[in-house]
Amino acid sequence: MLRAALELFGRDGVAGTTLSALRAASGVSVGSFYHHFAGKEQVAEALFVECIAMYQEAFLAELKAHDGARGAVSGAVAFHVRWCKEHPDRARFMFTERPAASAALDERNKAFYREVWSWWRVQARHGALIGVDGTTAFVLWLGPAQELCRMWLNGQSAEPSARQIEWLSEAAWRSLGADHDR
Amino acid sequence: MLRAALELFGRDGVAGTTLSALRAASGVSVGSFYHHFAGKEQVAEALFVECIAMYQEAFLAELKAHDGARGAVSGAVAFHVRWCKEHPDRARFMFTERPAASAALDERNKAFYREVWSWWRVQARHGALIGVDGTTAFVLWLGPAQELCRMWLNGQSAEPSARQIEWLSEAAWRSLGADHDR
DNA sequence: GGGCGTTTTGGAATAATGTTCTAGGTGGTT
DNA sequence: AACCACCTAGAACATTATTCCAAAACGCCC
Repeated sequence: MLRAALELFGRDGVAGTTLSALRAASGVSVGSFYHHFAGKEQVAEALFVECIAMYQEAFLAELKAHDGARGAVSGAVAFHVRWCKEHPDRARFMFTERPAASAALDERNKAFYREVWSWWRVQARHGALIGVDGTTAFVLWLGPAQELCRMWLNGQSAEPSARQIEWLSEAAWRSLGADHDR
Repeated sequence: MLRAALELFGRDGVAGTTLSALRAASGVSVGSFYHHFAGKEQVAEALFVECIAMYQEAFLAELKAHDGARGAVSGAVAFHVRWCKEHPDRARFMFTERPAASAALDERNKAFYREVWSWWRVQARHGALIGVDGTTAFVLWLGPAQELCRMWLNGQSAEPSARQIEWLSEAAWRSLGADHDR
């Protein structure tokens, strides 16, 4: 059910997929559907939380797999694109839908940002990364990769190539690393 | 009418605004509405074209206002954020909605990209900008600014500050400019 | 100003879609 | 077998988009 919903939501958007389509794709009756979910929106919300949890967990693992700031910064960029390639349905869904405000989601996001940000501050204190606010750091770090994936998933550009990922990784380090002259 | 639609579409999304809301906000009757537009979606499409035309025109003007590559690259980043601040409804609408494929839109986009890209190639041939494909250049150039604006318009971060814009402008130049050692 | 064709408006009728409700079925427990 | 909690099915209902036609407004010619 959730699997079918993911594909439909990714292709047509939450608003664009009818309940009939959902039911046809997953073979559940109206009553059954409403027994398990409060409605279409709630399915979308559950899916959203699931996707973002999956992404954030993998992101943190990637971060911890590197011990130098340079490797982590570049690695995270490559990771972001890789994750989108491996889970295109989830990525398309996450980038397209604007989730309704949800306490569970806020909680999760806050915990994620806290963890990433504390890592960042340690690196910055060591003189490996520049000291900027979290938002600026985030958009410089993953903004280009995010935009590249978005364009690809929207059909506006080709699938990101290894060479492009290299460019983006290097650029991120050039923007965020503090250990070269400036 | 289009003005009211813009605000509602920006706030609630196209799918989230009912026709009644649209009619209440603009004071037109059902028949009148369907006489002028083929439906809700078509209003969205018309709005989308209008917004993107406005943006692209202003972007090209900004580009031509600089004669050095450095000023143009940095200026465009600042311009992007400035434009979003000046037209938050339009920006929110453009960043949120996935427009249906439209020949008019494709035509316009192609012309825009052609123009920007030809400017880019001239600068690259002069040795002022790096030689990369258009997509990579675009995401490195405006990806961070775009992501920053998106976060702000989605209420996930504060309004972009002058300091943030400076950071992004500098980073864009550091990524794209070719006249410093590398 | 008065007819007359065209454009525009208004709102009832219709269609599509999301949600609720109720009657029943299923499987496990005693 | 009787009971009970959970689940399924689909008809009934509510909301919303769209169609349709009659009437009003408009522009134009005489």
